[in-house]
Amino acid sequence: MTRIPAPERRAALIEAALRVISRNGIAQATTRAIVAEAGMSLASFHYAFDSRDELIDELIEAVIEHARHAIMPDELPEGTLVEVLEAGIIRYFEHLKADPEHEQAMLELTQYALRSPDRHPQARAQYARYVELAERSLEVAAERTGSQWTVPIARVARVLVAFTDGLTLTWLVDRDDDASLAVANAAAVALSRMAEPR
Amino acid sequence: MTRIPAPERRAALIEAALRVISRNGIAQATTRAIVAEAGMSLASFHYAFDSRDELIDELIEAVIEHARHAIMPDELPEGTLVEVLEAGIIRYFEHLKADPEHEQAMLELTQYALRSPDRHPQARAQYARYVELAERSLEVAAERTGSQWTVPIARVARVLVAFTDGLTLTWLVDRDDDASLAVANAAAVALSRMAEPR
DNA sequence: AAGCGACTGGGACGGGTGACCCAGTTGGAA
DNA sequence: TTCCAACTGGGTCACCCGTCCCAGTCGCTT
Repeated sequence: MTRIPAPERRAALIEAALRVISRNGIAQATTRAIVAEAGMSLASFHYAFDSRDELIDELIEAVIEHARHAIMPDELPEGTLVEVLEAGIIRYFEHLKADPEHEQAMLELTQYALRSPDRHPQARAQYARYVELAERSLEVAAERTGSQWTVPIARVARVLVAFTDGLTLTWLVDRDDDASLAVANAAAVALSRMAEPR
Repeated sequence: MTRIPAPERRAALIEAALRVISRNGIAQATTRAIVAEAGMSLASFHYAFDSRDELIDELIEAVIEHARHAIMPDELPEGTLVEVLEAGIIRYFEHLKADPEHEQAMLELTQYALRSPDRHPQARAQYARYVELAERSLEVAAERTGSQWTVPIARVARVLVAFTDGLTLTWLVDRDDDASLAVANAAAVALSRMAEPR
């Protein structure tokens, strides 16, 4: 095995851990499985990290950092607010379909964090980040369609996150594309009611 | 320890397992933890069940069987369709707040089932049950408010399940009651758009 | 070119897991 | 009242887990 400085190894291990969790679930993300995925020995793991817990902590921080691509596209389609919102949600849905295991991993990570008091703040931070991204997209959507939000945008964003979460969870279970498109449309309709023409 | 026939023991163990999962998460639901919760010995466990897997299987079946109380109340408030829908979702939300750990356990069970091909059908069945319950409530709501669904009711129900799931997941993370009420309202508005006066 | 510190591999440890076994005990049918 | 099958307790198994240790090796700096 070639020699790799510890910081790079940490990054490589975090990536490997994420791959393992995506493929097999967090329960299977043992130090041995992670190390095998990264092609390292156990000693390298404990040289880079004090403990598995520390790896998981950093993993969550990392996924918060480069969280899912903004829920809305950069280049927005033309149209009414509802249409733009729906297009944005559908774009997220396409992203979900392209890599379902990743979103499933995110969900598991959240549930995992929720189970220990020490990590609960991390779950909150993860969702705060989602809301922040949603907020930014909603701002753009309103601006482009000549609308303005009549409800605090943070609140609108929080609702959007709830809707996309529900879309994700239910789709992961039944993989019903049509139903999810209906959810996307209904969500867009609901959100558009929180804005008015400017 | 008093003697208990195997079928009763199975039931007692399933209940104990659900309590353990609610309290500590599915990862902590080891045979020993379950047995301790039920006040039994390990031998009694393996007398009643062939394996831990079998217990989990039956546990999921059991929760599907007596799934969460209908999402909507039996006695509906007076009002428009939107109001009735919103009241129903809020009722579910109250139920969630009263026993968050139970809903968290349900979520974990779903995620768990999703991770093994053998159990995926169980997750589907769980959600099919949710949709069925939602459907029944939506029927009543439309009838009482003199409305009729313009979209197949199964589809409306599926959207409702997605919305309540999103509400649940996000609330479990940030425990923001006001935000969840906003979600409930937005969901009710969106759903009401799928019906017309009769 | 020498030497030191960063890094590696392999093996080992204690602890927890699911499963199992078997010698006992007890309730209820005969 | 007898006795057998249903049930129990406790001990044990092999396995996997996270962690640790230590003897070796490689690359940088001087």
